[in-house]
Amino acid sequence: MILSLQRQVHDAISGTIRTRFGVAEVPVFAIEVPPTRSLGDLAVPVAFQLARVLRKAPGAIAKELGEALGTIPGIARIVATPNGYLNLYLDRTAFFTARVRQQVAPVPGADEKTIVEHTAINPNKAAHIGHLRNAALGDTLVRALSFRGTPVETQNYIDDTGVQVADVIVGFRELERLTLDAVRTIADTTRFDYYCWDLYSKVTEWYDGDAQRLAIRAAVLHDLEHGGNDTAAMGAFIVDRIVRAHLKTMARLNIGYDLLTYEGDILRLHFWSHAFETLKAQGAVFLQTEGKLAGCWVMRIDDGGSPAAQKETPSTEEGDDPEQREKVIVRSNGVVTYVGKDLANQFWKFGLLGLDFRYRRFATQPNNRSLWATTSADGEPGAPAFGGAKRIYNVIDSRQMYLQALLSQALRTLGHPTEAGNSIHFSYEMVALSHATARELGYESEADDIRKPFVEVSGRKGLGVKIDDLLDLLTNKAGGEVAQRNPEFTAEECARAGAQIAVAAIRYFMLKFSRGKLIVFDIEEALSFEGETGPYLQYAVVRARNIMQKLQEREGVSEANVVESLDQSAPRELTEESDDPTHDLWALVFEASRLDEVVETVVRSLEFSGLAKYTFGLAQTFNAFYHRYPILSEEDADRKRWRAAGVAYVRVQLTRALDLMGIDVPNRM
RNA sequence: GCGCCCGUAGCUCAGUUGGAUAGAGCACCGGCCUUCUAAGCCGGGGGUCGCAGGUUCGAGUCCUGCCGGGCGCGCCA
Repeated sequence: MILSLQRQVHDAISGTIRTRFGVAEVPVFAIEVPPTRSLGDLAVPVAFQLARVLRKAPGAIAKELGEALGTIPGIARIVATPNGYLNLYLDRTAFFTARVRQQVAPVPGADEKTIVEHTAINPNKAAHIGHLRNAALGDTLVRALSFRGTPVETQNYIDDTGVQVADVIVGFRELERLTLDAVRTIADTTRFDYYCWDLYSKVTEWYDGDAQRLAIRAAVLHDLEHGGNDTAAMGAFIVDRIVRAHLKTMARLNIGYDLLTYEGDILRLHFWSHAFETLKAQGAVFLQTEGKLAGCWVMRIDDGGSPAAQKETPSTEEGDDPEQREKVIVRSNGVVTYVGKDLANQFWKFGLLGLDFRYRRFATQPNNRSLWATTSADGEPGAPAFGGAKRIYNVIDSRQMYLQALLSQALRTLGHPTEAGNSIHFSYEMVALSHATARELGYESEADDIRKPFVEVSGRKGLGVKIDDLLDLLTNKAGGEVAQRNPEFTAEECARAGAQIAVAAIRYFMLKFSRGKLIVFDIEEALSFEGETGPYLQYAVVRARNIMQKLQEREGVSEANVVESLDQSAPRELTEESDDPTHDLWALVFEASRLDEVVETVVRSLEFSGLAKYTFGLAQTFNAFYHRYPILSEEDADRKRWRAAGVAYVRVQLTRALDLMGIDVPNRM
């Protein structure tokens, strides 16, 4: 790991700048990694910044600074370049042995409790690839935070009282004329989430047939919110079964949670009414008495993302209509909107509400991690202290930006500027379908769609790639490949490896794009196992592990033996450079050591494509090394030892990086 | 109309708080399996970084203005 060294170097240099150059306020400067190892291992461009202050050429400053620095522990050589860089060369042997022996203490990250809310799929149908991007990003954030020592709590919000659930209830009641018992039978005998997927789109069509039918939905919604009736009972059943289906799908992808937060509990435990009182008392919301929002409790919206302007002609009206800068929080019929419930939830997450949920054990997840759910009935003992976080990430696509901004604004209005700043919308662009894939799903693009570069996923239309279908497809394909390459494998072994490869393919695919990029999902592309894909990464680890295994089998040398046998005499394998030093042992191990620094960067930027690309690059470097330098057949015992130690380290680091992305590595593939 | 996002090789995309010769995958062309798994490696062609200004020692990256595309702006969630 390299982070601690970078900080050490930074401190040494800024100290020298202060004492030797008399610069009281040292500008912030980075400790970079130069593009190639022949330019050094670390680079400091601080002389460029100092040039302005000191009125001297960067090259001269770098030279002077380099000479003034003296020795820094772990740094073998400091070279000032004529253009102004300060390039540092590490003590390779010391660095290498410390890493390989895992003797480097991790640099602790922020240790404030952090909540990540992700997934939050409407519990009325099967999960599709749009949901997948959310869960993959959220889960990777959780893993990255844990990696750097931040205590994280993962929450999955369940909207059990919304229109989407109501629609499926309407479907069972009005279209299929079924009672709860009959629905229960369907749930026990079919893939219930798939069944509801189809039913939901049928209901949507049914509404289109007659606008009067929306009144039925409204009645169902009302019953759902108030509870204690048959509708609510059917709703609770559907929600429970669908949530369990989602959890199963996510478990296939190594995604788990700590707490399911039910929207119904927010209402039943009066979180909302409590938050409402506070909002009223602080003047954050008020009762509108005039205009079209008369009778609603509304919140004033800071300008910026104005929700205003429907299609009415702007020219006929005067510029600013204050009435249009208000967001309805409680409707004139007294029913709270989604925003209100979300506000109450956000207050609770920060421990600012003054109320708490009750909790029940919901399930035990595959890794033995227990999953809790909120409840408004009697709670069970043994629940951890949920909520009360210092920092909150809400993983939601960019379409909800406006509403997420409202949360921060409300916190600020209520006098919680710190929490407002730590209320982070982890925003990303949506997943759409390529025309080819939409066609494959049997969707005939309409005239309007054809002009667009993609087709939007739509749960209401039933248009989308279900996660389980995609995983099945990938698993079968990968399992077949495994069988072909490993004829001695049992069917079970092939299936197991196939499943692991499928997860790698799909999770890597979801991470490799930066979050601001709309993903046009193409099934053909996602099904690839070659080039920049998850399986490529796994393959590199399998190769590394294979070498270590063969070393053990053939020569009785264990990984521990290799690591112990390294001595401090400068090994030629590390110090000599070949014609192409980018693929030498030193470059490989140095690159592998950068994982902790990369994790810091991606957590700061929430740009997990950076983690994906780093891991891919490391695998590429390893593969090149693998082809270039033999290990088992290497005759020079010293070279062999150091190479083997390097391979062992790269295997560990690659495995860690893959684990951060939720990817397991098969024994063979 | 206002706000946010995107525009980099034929295609899909990276490009780390502004830094060293703009990278990768796919596709295409040519090599490499008697030696640690070819889901691999090596080599090759391919670029006015949407356009125009500006800031800077230095701009794909920051600022302004345009052009093109996407999304959001409801008493839905």
